[in-house]
Amino acid sequence: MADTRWLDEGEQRTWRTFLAAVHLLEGSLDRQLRRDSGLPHAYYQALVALSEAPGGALTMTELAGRLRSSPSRLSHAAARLEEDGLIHRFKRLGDRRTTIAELTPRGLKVLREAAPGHVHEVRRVLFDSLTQEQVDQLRAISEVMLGELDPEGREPRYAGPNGAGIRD
Amino acid sequence: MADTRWLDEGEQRTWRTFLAAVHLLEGSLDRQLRRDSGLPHAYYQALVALSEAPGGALTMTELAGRLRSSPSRLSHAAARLEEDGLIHRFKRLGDRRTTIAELTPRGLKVLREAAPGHVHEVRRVLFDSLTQEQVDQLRAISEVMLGELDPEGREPRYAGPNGAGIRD
DNA sequence: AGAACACAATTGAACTCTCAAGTATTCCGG
DNA sequence: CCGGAATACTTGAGAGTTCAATTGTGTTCT
Repeated sequence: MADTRWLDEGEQRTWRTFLAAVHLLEGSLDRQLRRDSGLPHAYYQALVALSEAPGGALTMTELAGRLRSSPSRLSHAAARLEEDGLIHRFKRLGDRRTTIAELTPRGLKVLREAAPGHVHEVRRVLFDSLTQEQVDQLRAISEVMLGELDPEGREPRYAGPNGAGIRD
Repeated sequence: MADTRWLDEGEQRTWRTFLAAVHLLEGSLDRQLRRDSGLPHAYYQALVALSEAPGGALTMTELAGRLRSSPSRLSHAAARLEEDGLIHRFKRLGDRRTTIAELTPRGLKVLREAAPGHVHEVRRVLFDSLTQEQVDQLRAISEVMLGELDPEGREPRYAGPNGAGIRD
């Protein structure tokens, strides 16, 4: 790190614009979800992940992997979601260290009601303004980033064409 | 919002990959900065913005605008930065409601020491793996998002080629 | 001048996230 | 089958962010 290669003009513009855009985008999504459903975006994502799992249930560790969340963060989140009755945690017989988180009917209902507004917002702030080409570019770029940041490729799977879950 | 246009397969993949990448990217930057400089990324950005302003000073409102931060957030941040002696707040004579935040020598020193490691990290997680073409695409995409999210176009200026500030 | 309004910034409470530790359970080599 | 290592998860403290409310100051209109 002796000699630093600073960002050139173009990189700098890209970086700052990107940072600003992402910052506003996250704020926008979070505000919409909180306002309309009382859920932070991160918690919404947890419900989505559960809804897509067979039986609406996942191990805490599996769920953390899908969300790329630390165990601790997920634990706190699950505590809150459970308190609100949106999920339910229990242990499987024969395995006393693993905890299963399961979407409750109420959680599914809340998710179903939240989804349309959320998707609408995602379209508004992102897809509505991008060309099809740009969407593809963004995917390619995101995949590169992800490859760098998550080399293990933790849970790169998505619901199939007829995935049972709630979309987002 | 009667009928929801869900994300199609391609959009969904893009969206989720993007979310994951951004989430990890932010975590990575924040961790690096905190570890090496004791500064969260958001606070680092505040110091950068000040360093680029003439005299290393800006109104709280101007600074908030550049960072696209709420007044409240900035106020809390400034309180912490001031306590650490990295900035100094004062009022101009003749205007008793505006507060000026000014980078202290110590703040500038901390920023100078933090910058190389941060830029290195930004390269590592982003620019090193992207082609020049992708960098340009990402800029264009980010500009579109920003246009949607910040129509006013709050402070779209960047330091010129020889900007006096610290790069990031 | 005075009232209403807009603007600049701060405050405090609630909430979420992170990090470091801690508890409990299961796995595995010798 | 025993003891150390790895795994699964939780907990608590500390920090940052958000929202709503508040304070104080400038502006404007009549």
